[in-house]
Amino acid sequence: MKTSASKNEILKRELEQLFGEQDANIETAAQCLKVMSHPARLRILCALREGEQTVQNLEYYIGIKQSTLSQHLALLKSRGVLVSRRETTYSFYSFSNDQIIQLFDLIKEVFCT
Amino acid sequence: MKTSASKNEILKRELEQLFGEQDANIETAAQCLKVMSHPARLRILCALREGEQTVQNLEYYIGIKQSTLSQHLALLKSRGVLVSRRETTYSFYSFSNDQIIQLFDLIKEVFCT
DNA sequence: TATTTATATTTGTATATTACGATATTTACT
DNA sequence: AGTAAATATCGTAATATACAAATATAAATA
Repeated sequence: MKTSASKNEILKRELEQLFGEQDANIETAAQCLKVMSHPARLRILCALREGEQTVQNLEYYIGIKQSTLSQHLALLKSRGVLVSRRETTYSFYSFSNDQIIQLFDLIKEVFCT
Repeated sequence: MKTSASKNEILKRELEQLFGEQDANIETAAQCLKVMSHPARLRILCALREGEQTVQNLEYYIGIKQSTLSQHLALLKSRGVLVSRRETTYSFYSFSNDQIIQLFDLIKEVFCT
């Protein structure tokens, strides 16, 4: 037995509206969330919440090896979560946009309060 | 060279406040987010946004094998994203709480608009 | 009790992620 | 040019995850 066919049809249409023609959005969201879903990377985001930081500062705060940190940062950057700028030999990383900050803030609110 | 030591100390203290004594929160958040960070699981959440659904309806909407779907649902449940109830032979899955719904809505807003 | 339906679990296998040492690159400074 | 400092990339071993077939469980009904 299934729930009423008409109701199913309605939901199915709603779902198609949501992601049927927007599969790309789902993929993007999944990739972006996945890259945020790692303890070390969440710590990076915490550390960047008040503004940009250099890699070596992040290394100091977060306490992981430089090469590992650099890979995490590259990942976050490749998925559009962070951006970076070079200043002499330093790389400064920061959030890429306000929406991501908003998302991070809500995550913090949900899990850290 | 590092940025000024005093500023570092301030940030370090802030970070300790954020997760130094709250490592568990970071872990919880990472696990919960990770479990949401999968295309099929995001589709499940889309389908459940307006209310509970049975497994077979989800299977129909999302178009994956029953055993795979059941595993995704079990994961989402184990991390506190979903809850389920049995009614005769049917299992109805739904969001576990309003905060998760709020988080999902923001995700949808950020990535689907 | 035997069968059917809905869902859950187990198992095997393929693929992806992770951390880290080693190495490369970039830029500043001598 | 040569060296040092900061960061990035590569190679690899350990671990985790995804998927689906096969099997198990739970509940309804013949």
